[in-house]
Amino acid sequence: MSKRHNTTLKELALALNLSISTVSRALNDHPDINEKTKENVKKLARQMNYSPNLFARSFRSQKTNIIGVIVPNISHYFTSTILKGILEEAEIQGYRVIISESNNSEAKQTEMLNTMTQFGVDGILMSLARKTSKVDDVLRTLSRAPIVLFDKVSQKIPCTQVVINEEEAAFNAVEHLIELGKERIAIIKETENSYNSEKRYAGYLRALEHHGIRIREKIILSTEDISLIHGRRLTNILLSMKKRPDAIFAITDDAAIGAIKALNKFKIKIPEEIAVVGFSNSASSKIIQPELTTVDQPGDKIGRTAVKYLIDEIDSPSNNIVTKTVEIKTTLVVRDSSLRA
Amino acid sequence: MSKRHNTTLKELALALNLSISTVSRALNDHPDINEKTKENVKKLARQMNYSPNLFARSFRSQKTNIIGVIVPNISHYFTSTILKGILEEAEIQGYRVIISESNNSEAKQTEMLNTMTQFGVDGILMSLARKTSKVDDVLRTLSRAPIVLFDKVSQKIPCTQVVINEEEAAFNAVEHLIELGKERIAIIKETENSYNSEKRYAGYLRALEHHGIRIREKIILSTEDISLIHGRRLTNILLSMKKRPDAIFAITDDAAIGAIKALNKFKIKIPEEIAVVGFSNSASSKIIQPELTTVDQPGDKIGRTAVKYLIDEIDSPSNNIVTKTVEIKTTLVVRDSSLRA
DNA sequence: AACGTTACCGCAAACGTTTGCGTGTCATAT
DNA sequence: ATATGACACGCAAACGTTTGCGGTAACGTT
Repeated sequence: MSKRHNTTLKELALALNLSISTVSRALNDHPDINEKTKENVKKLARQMNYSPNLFARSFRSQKTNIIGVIVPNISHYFTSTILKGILEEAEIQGYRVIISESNNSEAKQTEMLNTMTQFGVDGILMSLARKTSKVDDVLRTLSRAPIVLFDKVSQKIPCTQVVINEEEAAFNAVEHLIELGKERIAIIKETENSYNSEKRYAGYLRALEHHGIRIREKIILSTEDISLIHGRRLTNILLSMKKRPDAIFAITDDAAIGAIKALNKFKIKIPEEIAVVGFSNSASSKIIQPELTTVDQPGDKIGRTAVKYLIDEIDSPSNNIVTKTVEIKTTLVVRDSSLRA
Repeated sequence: MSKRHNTTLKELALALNLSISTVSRALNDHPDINEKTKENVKKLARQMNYSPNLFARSFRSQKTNIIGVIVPNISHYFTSTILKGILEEAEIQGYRVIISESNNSEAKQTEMLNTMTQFGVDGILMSLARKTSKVDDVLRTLSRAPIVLFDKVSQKIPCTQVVINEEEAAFNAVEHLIELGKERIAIIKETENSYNSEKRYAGYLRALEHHGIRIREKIILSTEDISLIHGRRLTNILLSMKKRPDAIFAITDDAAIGAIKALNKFKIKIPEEIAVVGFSNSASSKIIQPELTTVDQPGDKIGRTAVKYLIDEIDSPSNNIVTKTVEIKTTLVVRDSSLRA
């Protein structure tokens, strides 16, 4: 078995005593070709294990059937579920996927964008690096290939954006706490004005207002890095207050778990004294004791719909590109950290 | 700005009044070309924002600079850290990465293999689907492109395999328990004879023997699906025994966490009554209470070395392919679940 | 003056595929 | 008999790049 040889159209043509073009058309079911001939060609193609040289093909057709994906961090659980969805849907639609990480670096991100367009991907799926400010890089590539944003998006970029119903999800989460009888509900959010944080905060405010609960600035806490450590840190601050909150809504599972760890340390009863709700339904939310109530974000669905919209763009490029937001529904998963006793 | 136009060598040649070949050579620093000419060409190339059509290039050179990666499940944390390493190293070496999931289905796996070779990847990185029996599919593709296996490997496939020092890692983990004074150490492993499970079990046995501890068949438990649920289930079985073990070595963090959950439920003191050690240093191992002692597997390093070996194969294909195992060192991360009081 | 060498550069082929256009054959209609 | 059309197929160009080979001019050597 020779190490490296693919049968070509030429070889098939030679063997069948036909022209290359006829063989090509036969394999592509072109109406000009006789049925009998098609059969013969296809049969021999199978026998000789023919498969078209995809590079020659995309070289000619200027279509690669590859979509590029750029995410901040592939190891983030939620991200990886989105990737799962992307891979599945892309395969169904006959596309291959090349993935790269921006590591939350804007420079890396634009570098990846350039690499991808240079490579000739048909379209790009992207979740923005934190603090993406210079969107002009993105805009430039937008003129060369369609882009669909997901999760970490920016309204400054005129393209379709697939996100979850952040505001509503947060509203539901907070409302759930209110229905539990809580009325002094703290929130742990990001200082940076990220799309996600903003929306969730808005949902928090709307829920309080809707239920006529006073908004207390003191228990609205922000942190640069919304992680377990800072969740714990901010919770300790909350615990040091004269009047403690009776619930904590953390904008992120990590922060929520940090909160629980802090509460556990002081043997504060969850949810009786302080209830906790997170956001993401990460794997860890089922590990922590008590298990965490959280918002489930259907990552695979996000990935799939993002792919669908992108391929739509690829197939029929709309010259009037415009910001279009697609929202995926989330559901609140109620667990022990906010369960009615 | 036109939606889709890349400057070509021809355009550069036309503008410079040179031949296409000269322009090509100038850009590739061919010695035949005058320095001054090179400068001019490169300058204009920058100005006109030239970038070579990679498809034309790989179409001609029969080299794609793409490596394909097949993993069972991209959302598995350990896997994603390996992918991280793969992406980093590949980028450094100027390769692009296309990723696909086998979902632990052997059929899907061979399908992906075919797609990849058809696509013309320069090499394949792969972690085998569970219960991969018909390795002849893999062998067939092995004749078309180099393969390097990692994590889930099989000695039946003659290629280089990048794994961790499974046996030694398990030995160290169990020895750690022994040094803690434990001597009735249970193990939770897989029923299936996977490479990983076998090796870890061997390390367990060797540690016991080395310290003159009797091997008790009763506390050697196996399960088909080594998950949290079954870790909990098997731990309940251990707890129902007349003479309980004083430590549990779970071959997987998930199972170990299941064990801890079971122990917590019965308020059994960890590690005083029963210590627990897991395997993987997953994110969850720091979430569970008490935090889990576990074996840290440096995923990124595994990914990087796998890429290095693969590119070696690509650059200088060895016709005498042979099984070669590369072991990456692990370290034991000691946490509360096995801390000396 | 004849020749060899060197430095630069262009011609043209090749990679495998798709596709517009042309061509031949045959049957049917006029 | 000629015109018309349908049918089936081949020719050749094109996509952008790389590269072996050949060519030309200039210069140095004998």
